[in-house]
Amino acid sequence: MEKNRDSRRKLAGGVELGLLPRLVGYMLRQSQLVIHHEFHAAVKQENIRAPQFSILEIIHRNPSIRPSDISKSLGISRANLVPLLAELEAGGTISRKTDETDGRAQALHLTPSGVAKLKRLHRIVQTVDERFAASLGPDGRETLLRLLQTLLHGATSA
Amino acid sequence: MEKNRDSRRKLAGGVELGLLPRLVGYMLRQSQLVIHHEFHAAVKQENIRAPQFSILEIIHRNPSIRPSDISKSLGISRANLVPLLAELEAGGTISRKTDETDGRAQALHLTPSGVAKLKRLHRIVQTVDERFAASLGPDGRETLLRLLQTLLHGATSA
DNA sequence: TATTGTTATACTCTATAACTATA
DNA sequence: TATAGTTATAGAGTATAACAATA
Repeated sequence: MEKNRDSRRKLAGGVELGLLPRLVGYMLRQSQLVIHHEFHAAVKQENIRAPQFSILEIIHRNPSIRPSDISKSLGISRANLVPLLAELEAGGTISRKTDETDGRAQALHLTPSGVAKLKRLHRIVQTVDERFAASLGPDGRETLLRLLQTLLHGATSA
Repeated sequence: MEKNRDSRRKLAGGVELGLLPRLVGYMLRQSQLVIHHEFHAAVKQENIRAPQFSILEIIHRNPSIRPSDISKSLGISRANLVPLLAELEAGGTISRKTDETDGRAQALHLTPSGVAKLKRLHRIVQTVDERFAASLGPDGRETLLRLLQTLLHGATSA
């Protein structure tokens, strides 16, 4: 605990960051930015971005899922989901049809092209994620995921 | 029908998230969103947001720092820093003057009002951060911060 | 020539409110 | 009335390119 006090966390430029490196929020933000940057560059060849990838993954694992349920699962508002789904449909990766039992809802599915694309994305994404996980050591990744999950679940019940 | 929930990673709505909860990038993003939401609500009364707070903290710890060095430290481009600094200056929390030795550069300082505001922000921010840290257990916070720092600066000795 | 601060611009994600059509 | 999908809009973060003043 003593090391926290006297360690002057400076960046390459010799700038003192003060309280920031001690804040979970700041460190989460910086880490997320770095990984997102790598992710974005890696999947650019597939012409997709992070939110769209998570949507594809959800649809793949939950065939006939409705946009409303995707919204709740990923924390993307229904309104903001609309252009994302439209983009995926226009790209031929997902299909929409009206739910048989509820005329208001839509049933979403991956197209064969979408399944193939998701499979390619899995390889790319796991490669990126493994590269970061490797720097954390074997239990580091599991420990980090466990802590983040705790953070997520503990916060939502407030 | 009610299968073991633990083997399958489902959210409250019964949606299968598949690979996502195993991805460091996804979990970082979700966690960061939750904390940022809390942070945003907590500091709204001070009429400030996360990037502006980190800028105030940097200036406070590095009097006479130049915008260019803030840019490098926080990963905010010089161009995007301009409106943020203008907003802080307009709010009376920072002051700018031309660097004495370099006519191109500016020397940034907190105003007395800015120092007082930062002090109030410290209390608010730490309260929010402590609330999340508490859910992680005694060593959880330190472990998390260490892992994130490792992620940021590549592999250093644990 | 290179750097600092700046302007302008575009894109993405996020956050609300209100509308339609269905239930 | 309540919900699902949609439209519209505004805000904020991010990313480039280009410019004037200065080094």
